[in-house]
Amino acid sequence: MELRQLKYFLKAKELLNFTEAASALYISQSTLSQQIKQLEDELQVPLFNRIGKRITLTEAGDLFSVYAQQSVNKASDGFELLKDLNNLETGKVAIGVTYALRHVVTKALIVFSSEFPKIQFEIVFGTSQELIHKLNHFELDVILTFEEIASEAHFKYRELFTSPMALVTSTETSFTNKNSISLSEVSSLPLALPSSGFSTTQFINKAFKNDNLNPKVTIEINDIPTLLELIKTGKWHTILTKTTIENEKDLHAIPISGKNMTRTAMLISLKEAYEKKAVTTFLKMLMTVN
Amino acid sequence: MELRQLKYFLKAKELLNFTEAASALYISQSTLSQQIKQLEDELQVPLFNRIGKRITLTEAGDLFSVYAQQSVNKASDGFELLKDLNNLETGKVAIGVTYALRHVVTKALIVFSSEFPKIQFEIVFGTSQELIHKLNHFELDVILTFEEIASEAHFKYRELFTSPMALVTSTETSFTNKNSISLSEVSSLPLALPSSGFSTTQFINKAFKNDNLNPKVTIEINDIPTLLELIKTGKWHTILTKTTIENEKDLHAIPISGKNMTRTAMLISLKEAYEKKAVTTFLKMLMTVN
DNA sequence: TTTCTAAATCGGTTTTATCGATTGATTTTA
DNA sequence: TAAAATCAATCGATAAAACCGATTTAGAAA
Repeated sequence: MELRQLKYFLKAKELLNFTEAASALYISQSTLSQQIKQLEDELQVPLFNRIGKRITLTEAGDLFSVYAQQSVNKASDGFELLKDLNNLETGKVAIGVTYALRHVVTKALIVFSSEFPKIQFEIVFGTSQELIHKLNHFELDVILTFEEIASEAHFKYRELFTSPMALVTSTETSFTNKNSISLSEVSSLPLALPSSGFSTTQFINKAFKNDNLNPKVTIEINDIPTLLELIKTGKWHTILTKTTIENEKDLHAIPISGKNMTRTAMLISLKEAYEKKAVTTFLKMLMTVN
Repeated sequence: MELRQLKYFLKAKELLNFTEAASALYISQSTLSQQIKQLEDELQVPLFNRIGKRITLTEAGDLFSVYAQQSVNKASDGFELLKDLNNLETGKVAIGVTYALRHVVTKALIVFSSEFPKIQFEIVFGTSQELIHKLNHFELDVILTFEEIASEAHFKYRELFTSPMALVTSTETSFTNKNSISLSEVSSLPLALPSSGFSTTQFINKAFKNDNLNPKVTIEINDIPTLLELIKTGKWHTILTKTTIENEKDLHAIPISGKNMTRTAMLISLKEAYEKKAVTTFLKMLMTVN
């Protein structure tokens, strides 16, 4: 049993397709096939069912994969730890961000990069769901999103700040002088909202439903910059957290009145994983900057 | 980085001598030297200091070893788990026992072996300290001893039963009719005790000191069967938990009066390690039999 | 039936883990 | 202080095994 074989196995488990897994691992299909077989021989139990030309995990494979993953993780955690000793001279930080919080990241990124220019960053935008999936698959070190309804035990949560839900309008509309606006007022306006995969949309739809309101949603769109373009025309309005349009010219945010009309920005990471020094430092910076 | 290399590294760390480590691993010294070097190259940091012909761990090596060990452990835990699926047909159980509790183990062992004859056992007798050291080095699955003063967070503790401290005498002495005996009475008798490494002795010495008693200890000995031989002559008495001499002919145990004159038998195992099914089953048996 | 697709297998090549022998450096012993 | 012993590093050679491309086998799809 070698880490190489465990990694091969985990990739095959993930894709449930030897040909694709082999290609993702940059090895030939025959090599993968042989290495899996060798692992199975050593463990004396099949890890995959070969039903025709399709493969599925066996119960043994399923149980074993947990330990295989942990073994691989521990080794790579140790590796990361040693990189850290090199005093933030090397290393890569992968951060997932929901679009609403991009300014939070960029602000911290600018400060951090000037102090530690050698650290590489990978910034992944996506919906909370997508990001959490990637976090669970060890593709991200940390994600930055608004609070989730369901909190999970293997996550570590850190609060960042709270931001009100707001009606976002062009600076040329008539409400720009208002300090706040009620949900029912909002529901009578022509709305363009992020599509239903976005947690902000889920959040606001729940609020509408609670108050028995039927908002006039004429557009759903899954790209925020495009959405903002539309809002700037003045023909539609949208609902976002106030932070989302920080630094956006030509747009104005009016907080929506009512309790529970705020959202809390959160850092979510894996509880058991080793947190690289570069990540720790970056997050500390992120929390002081914001 | 491969598990093979991590295992080599851990053995070298343990023995701090490449030649001996290589021999313990059944590989040549040159192979070990090369593999360690290769690992160091990959990690970009030396794991050992080479001071002359002597080696010591570097800070990096020390930090890394924790993760290396965990990686190796997780892989072997996964392996054990799969063996378990084979329905207790294979596997080895390593149990550490303090001498006082040997009857507890043998009783369960007899029942277990007749039901699962293919499971191998390794029974290690030793002092609590020795056994705990072995448990920490993954040489034992579980140990059976009396409660320790200091409980550690990475151990899992399960209580078995409570047994009184007792004066042990030959059946031919004059006290055999007594139901209990006080500590001061005991202190006036000629005593032969287990040597000070034994937790029972530490326990009873503390009790003597508390009561300002000066017992007449004429013999200290680190082998219980020999001690019992001496007691059978009738010339000395000793102090042990009552269970220790269960099944011993020609010996009689009189509980010592006073509160706190009992000890609790415990099962101690590592909290984070995977517990093999064979171990779980054996322990369950052990707890019902006693 | 034929075609297509994916895993398994086969034979050959490259890589690498391993060994024994030797070297170089340091500690121990005489 | 010189000689002997010890231990890690290095070298060259060999055996093991990881890997590849081509082919086979066997379901699935057309």
